[in-house]
Amino acid sequence: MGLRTSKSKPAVARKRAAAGALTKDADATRANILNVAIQEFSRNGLSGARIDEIAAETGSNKGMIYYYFGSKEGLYAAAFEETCRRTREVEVGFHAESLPPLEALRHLVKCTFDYHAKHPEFTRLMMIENIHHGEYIRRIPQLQAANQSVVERMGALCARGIAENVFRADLDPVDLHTSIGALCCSNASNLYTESFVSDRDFKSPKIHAARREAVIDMVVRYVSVA
Amino acid sequence: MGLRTSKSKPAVARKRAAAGALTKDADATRANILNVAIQEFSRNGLSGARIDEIAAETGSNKGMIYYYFGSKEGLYAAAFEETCRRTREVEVGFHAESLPPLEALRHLVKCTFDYHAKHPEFTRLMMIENIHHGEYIRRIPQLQAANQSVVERMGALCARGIAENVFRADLDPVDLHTSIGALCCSNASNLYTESFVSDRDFKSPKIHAARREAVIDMVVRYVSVA
Amino acid sequence: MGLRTSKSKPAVARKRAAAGALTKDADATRANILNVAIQEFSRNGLSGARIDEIAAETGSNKGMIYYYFGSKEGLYAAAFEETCRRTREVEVGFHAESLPPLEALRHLVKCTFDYHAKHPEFTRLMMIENIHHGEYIRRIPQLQAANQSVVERMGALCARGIAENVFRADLDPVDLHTSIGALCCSNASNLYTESFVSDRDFKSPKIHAARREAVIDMVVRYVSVA
Amino acid sequence: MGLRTSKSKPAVARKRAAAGALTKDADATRANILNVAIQEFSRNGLSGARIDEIAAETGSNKGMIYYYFGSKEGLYAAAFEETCRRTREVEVGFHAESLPPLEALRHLVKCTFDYHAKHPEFTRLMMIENIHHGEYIRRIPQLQAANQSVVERMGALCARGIAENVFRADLDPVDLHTSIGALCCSNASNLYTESFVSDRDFKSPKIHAARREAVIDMVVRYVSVA
DNA sequence: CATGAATGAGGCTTCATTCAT
DNA sequence: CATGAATGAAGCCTCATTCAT
Repeated sequence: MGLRTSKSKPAVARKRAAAGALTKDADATRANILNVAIQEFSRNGLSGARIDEIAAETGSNKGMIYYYFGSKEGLYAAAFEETCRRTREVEVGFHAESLPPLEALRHLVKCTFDYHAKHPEFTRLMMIENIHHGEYIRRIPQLQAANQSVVERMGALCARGIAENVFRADLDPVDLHTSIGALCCSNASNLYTESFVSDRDFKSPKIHAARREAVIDMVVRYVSVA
Repeated sequence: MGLRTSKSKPAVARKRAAAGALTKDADATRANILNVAIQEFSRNGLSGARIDEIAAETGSNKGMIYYYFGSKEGLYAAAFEETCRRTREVEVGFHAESLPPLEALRHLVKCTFDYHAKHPEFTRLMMIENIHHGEYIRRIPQLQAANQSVVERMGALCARGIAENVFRADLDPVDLHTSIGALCCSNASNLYTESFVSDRDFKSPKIHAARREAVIDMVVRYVSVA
Repeated sequence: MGLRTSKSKPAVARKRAAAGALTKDADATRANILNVAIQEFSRNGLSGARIDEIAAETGSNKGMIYYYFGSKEGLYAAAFEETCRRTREVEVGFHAESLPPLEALRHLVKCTFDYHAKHPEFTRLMMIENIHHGEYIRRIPQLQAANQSVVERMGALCARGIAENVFRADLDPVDLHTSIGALCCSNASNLYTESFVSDRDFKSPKIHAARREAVIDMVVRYVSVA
Repeated sequence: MGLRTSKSKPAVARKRAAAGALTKDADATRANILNVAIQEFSRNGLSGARIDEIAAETGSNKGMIYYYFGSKEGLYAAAFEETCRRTREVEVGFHAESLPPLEALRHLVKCTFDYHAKHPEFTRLMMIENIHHGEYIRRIPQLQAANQSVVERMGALCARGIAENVFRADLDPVDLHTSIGALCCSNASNLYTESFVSDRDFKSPKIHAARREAVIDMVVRYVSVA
């Protein structure tokens, strides 16, 4: 599945790779930049992030960023793509087939909820991407295919649940997927305003767990047969 | 940094307003800037928005922005506050008491869902505010009080539903409020990425309505007695 | 001697004066602006001073400044002129003729020294004027004449001292005047750097008095017959 | 606000300098900016100087100024410090020990007097610094130490003069130093107003020399035994 | 590949000045 | 005369990007 940015490896890197030389360093540099960029962009957004800041935290210099990613926009796109890729890896690693449908669903919601809490950079980059009208997500190669497989797995789960008479028959997998996403993501994306509005600190483990239970509960009641 | 509330209009303007005079010009200018700013900031974020752009669309000049709002940040804070205020006005105008509990809840969810769709600037500014760690929402005077009254009305609605044996007894109003917010907001905030991921155009009236029904359904199932 | 700025009274003021109406207020406004301006310009220089600041401290508004003084530069010129005029009044009020020459000289130096200490706005405006290459002092009407009379009085004092055999015969009044000015002014103009460099707080009464004595001593030794 | 000493050159430049390498380009650029800044600030003051002007005269661009000096204020501080440093170098180069006390003193006064005439940028920056209440001189590292050594040398000279019975016994070296400074500096700092007031062109070589003689004479008479 | 230096367009803000009432 | 509002030129500073070595 090895996703790469739209920009293929720089010429020199290719040469070295061909020569069997220290490609390791170059890749490490690139990966390092990417990690720093993910943090910076998720913290400050596309326009708010600073190339200087990223370069400084990288330990190297701005030249490297332009060498590997071409432009600030290119770096943002790569950072966003990488974040999506990592999420997908987790999704792929999630095997619902071995559990009974309701258990599987509970587990799925729980993991999704926690993923957002543990990976604010993902949630935030997704928000930022929406601020930018989803301009960059569309350019990620193979993402649509990956998403389809996620939906398909949700469909399979629903089918299993319906067959076992645990889920109600008129469930729409896409809709369910969307609702789970909304409930799980929101707690992370609206963290600050919601904490203020409802006067609850959603970062505290206790309240986090309670909220997670409420979300699981909501989803379970939604799918269950009356 | 100094956040200025909408009250920080120039001294004389305040005097005039207090005297009940017309103050058409000054107030109109200020309001115009604010409206343009809401659009610009919601479109591009705090760092992405351009003072020049706002001034140009205002028809007046940059000086006026600083005259009335002190800084870009002050303008953003005022724009965000104004957007929150408008939302609150709608909330206040919503009277659930005259309807049976379940009807009232359905209506509430429907309106909330539609409000986000009709007011993307609100949803987006809320996202942007979260990107900024809720730095500005905390400074809005009386917002916390307003929020409390919203939660209280939700509590009253729940109590009524429980008393009438329509809602299950262990409902948490805050939690319910949060869930409704998550489900309704998400459709607007994650509009672009969700449309891409699920391959559904949530802007189309049909899909919008369907999604709204699903959300209402989810909430109703959540509160209903088994 | 009534010095006025190069700009004569505004048209309306003249009308009122002719009508015998409340010229008092207008003059008071003008005088007030001037006083505030003297402070502001002496504190911050011509480019450093702010019309807004002056207007605010005046209690009125910027319009008045432009009405009475035409421009920032005009206000600076008027403020500087007024400061010079006040100094001259003190000089005129100083009658050396009644004292023996050495006493008179001591007194003159002492007063000059103290004047600078008590009127930092004068000393500072003089520095600022020098920063501006003396562009405005040249435009003050009748100032040259006034200065000549000062020099003449110094000449008379010298003549008297020489005639009485107390001052040495080859004294140059202009030179003496310049030296006194240098020694007295410097303590005020170089106040901050000198205090730092010599590690003495020239603002403290004790050190002020000691320095004054040293200056008087220097002048006296300079003029005295060997 | 952060005042940057001349040492705050970019990290790598420092490294190179430490390694004894050439660093021609960077150092030259920085030095060039500093020289231009000294001229501009001494001509127009801190608020009167224009970054654009400095950049233009530099031949490079505004970015470099901020790259090397961080801010307009930082550049001013560096320019002022550099001017002080140059003066100190001259002072250090002045060896009075080889001359008889009175000769040494005459020489010292003469040089000081001429230094101000030849380096109006120093005199003017010192005035400007006083306008700013000596805010920046205090931050110059090691300046106080340097000043102490100057005062000490003056003390040594006085001691020598007293020992040789040429100077009167009750001389205060600090006071003498201050007086010399006042008399020498004033001719440069009050150049324009004094020239106007006394109607003498102190820039003309003849009058300059005459004034210098008068100053030397005054100092000599001040220190000499009766 | 790496790095410090350089560039220049454009961003935010200030401020002297003018206008309308 | 007075005042708040408006104007626009210009000031300081940032920042993505490129260059030379």
